[in-house]
Amino acid sequence: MAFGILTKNKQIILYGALLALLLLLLKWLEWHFVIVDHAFEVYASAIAIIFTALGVWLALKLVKPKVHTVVIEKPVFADAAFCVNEAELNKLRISSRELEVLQLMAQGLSNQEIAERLFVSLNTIKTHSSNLFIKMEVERRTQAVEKAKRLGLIP
Amino acid sequence: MAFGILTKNKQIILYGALLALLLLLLKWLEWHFVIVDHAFEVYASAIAIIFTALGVWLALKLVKPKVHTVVIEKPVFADAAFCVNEAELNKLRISSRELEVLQLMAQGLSNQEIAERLFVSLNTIKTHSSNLFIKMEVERRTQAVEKAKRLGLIP
DNA sequence: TTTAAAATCACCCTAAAGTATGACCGTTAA
DNA sequence: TTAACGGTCATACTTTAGGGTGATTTTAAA
Repeated sequence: MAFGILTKNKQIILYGALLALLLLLLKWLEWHFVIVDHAFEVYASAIAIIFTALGVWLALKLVKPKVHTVVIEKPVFADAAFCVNEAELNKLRISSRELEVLQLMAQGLSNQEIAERLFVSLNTIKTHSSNLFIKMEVERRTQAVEKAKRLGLIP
Repeated sequence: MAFGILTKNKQIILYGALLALLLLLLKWLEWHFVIVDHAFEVYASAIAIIFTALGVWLALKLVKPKVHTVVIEKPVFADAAFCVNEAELNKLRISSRELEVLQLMAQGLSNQEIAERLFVSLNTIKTHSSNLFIKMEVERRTQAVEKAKRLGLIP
């Protein structure tokens, strides 16, 4: 808890410490130059320089950089920026392997070809596709592909 | 010419004048508080405050405004109104009835459903789809649909 | 560590898809 | 008129897809 406060107000504490250091420096200058001729002028100059620097630093630090927003209307073709509809995928509880099969289905591959492509047996692909159809509430692969494209599951 | 120099160094002259004014103010403060207790501290504080302000002002005035240009690409949907690729249709010699079957295929309908939709027999649809596959040089309906979409035969 | 889900595979069976061939009819252009 | 084509339909057959069930293994989460 104590550390939390420390880290949270780290900047404020740091600035406070710096200010204290500055005052100490001024005091040292005061002592050092008190017996010297024109000590006052030197001291005033030191204050002026230091605080000018402080002002500059403060300004640079605190002023927000002006953000100039330029809006460029870029014609984007609807299918150019396809992004998977993750929400729908999770909603339908479609696994990554099932999605792979679905993508290959959409390319027109047969179950046998998909099996060869994924280095698994034909039966495995049949199981995947069956589960896919149940999850997507369709009866045929063509329906699955059509629905998948409509829902943004595949490009 | 003289005016040219004046206008050119206007800012520097202005700042110099302001600085002189500031020094005058300080001198006045010096005179005013010289007989007062803690005059030195008051004077130093005044210097600190004024020069801090000067520093801030200087920084704000002289530092180039950082124009952080943010480019936002606004997607403008060039919702490419689908238009049938007549050329490809003619090239592949696909008849109107075959195109109808192809469109219904793309919607995920089975041959039986297509037959019912078009009020013809299942065998007729089988013939149409077979001819379609030959003309399109594919083996399966899923391939036909994929290729048809790619060629712009169907939306 | 236990549990649940994912991934894998097999077997059996039915339904659908696809191939091949042949036939009939109407339209249309040479 | 006839050849070509599109559309229709049928039969027979092969291949692929899909449903149902059960099992094992791996992986990830509780």
